[in-house]
Amino acid sequence: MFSPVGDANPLIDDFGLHIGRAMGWPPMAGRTAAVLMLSETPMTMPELQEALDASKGSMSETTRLLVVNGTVRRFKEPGSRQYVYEWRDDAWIGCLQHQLDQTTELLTLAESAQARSAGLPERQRARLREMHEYYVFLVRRLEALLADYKEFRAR
Amino acid sequence: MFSPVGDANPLIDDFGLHIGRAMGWPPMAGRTAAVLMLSETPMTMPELQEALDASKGSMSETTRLLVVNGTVRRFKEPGSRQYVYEWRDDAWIGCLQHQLDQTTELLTLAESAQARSAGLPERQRARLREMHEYYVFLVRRLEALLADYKEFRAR
DNA sequence: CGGAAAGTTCAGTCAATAGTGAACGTTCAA
DNA sequence: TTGAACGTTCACTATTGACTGAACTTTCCG
Repeated sequence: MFSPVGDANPLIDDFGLHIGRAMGWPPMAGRTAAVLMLSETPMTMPELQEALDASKGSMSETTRLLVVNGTVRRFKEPGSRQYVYEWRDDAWIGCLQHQLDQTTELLTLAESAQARSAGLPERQRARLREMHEYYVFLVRRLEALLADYKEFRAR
Repeated sequence: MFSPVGDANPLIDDFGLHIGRAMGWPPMAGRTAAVLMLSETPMTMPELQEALDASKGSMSETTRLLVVNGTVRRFKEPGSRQYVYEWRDDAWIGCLQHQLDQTTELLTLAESAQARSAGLPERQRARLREMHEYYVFLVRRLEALLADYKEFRAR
């Protein structure tokens, strides 16, 4: 199957690019996620650089992104002074949370648009009302979905 | 509030760029969606071009995209030979369907990755299993969500 | 038919985004 | 302290993707 180290692994690329795109990440972040998901041990930044044939700067930005997104954790192994990066067991919760956050932003947008729709003809107001309703619906359901998934994972 | 015609309306832009980004559309598609959502009447392509200060080519591509995504319909008014474009009443169903389709693609990816994981150590296999489980869960729930939303809209 | 307007396609341009690498901080073992 | 490796930042370069505009195809009215 995929070997995490060694360059231009088409499977890492394919896998990584797809995931990255779905999450709205740059390609390098997708590939890094794929490598970490498939790595047996936590990896250092130099190792990631090597495995992905990337620059320091790019890896720095990429690891930061993955950590912020909650899919990867960074820690120091006791006694070592360099950080290692590891795919989180609860990575998918982070992804779902991220989707929920994004949707909530659109809900806010829809709310503010609807709030200003007073002067518009009924047809247009109805459209904004529908958009608002849609996002209310969606956010509620995503919240439930996240809660259920957490519970599902907890057992 | 927003006036659909006239250039560089910051509200159309803001609104449109947000929606576009959320949907993974190019900026022009977002702005076009915003204009159509707020337009009183269906609009022709020349009108859209004018309203958005865009080229023919760009509008052609954009309208195609919106129609394919199920947010806009294109039809000819009886007796007229040019097409008009109109925001669909069921536009949000199209968006949700699109999200579901994308997620289903990732499910497929997860499936095929897991299917090839036989040789990997348990830890990695567990990660792929989890990814797969996650997408199974997500797709099921999104399907339910879509069905419920349709029902909610139908009444 | 003929031609005028609508609509599409596509090569080329321009803008946005991703990635590089060098300079700059930080940390820690000696 | 000091210096060696780690990690971050940022100005620059390369790549990707969006948009334009001209050439082309289609539609339909006279």
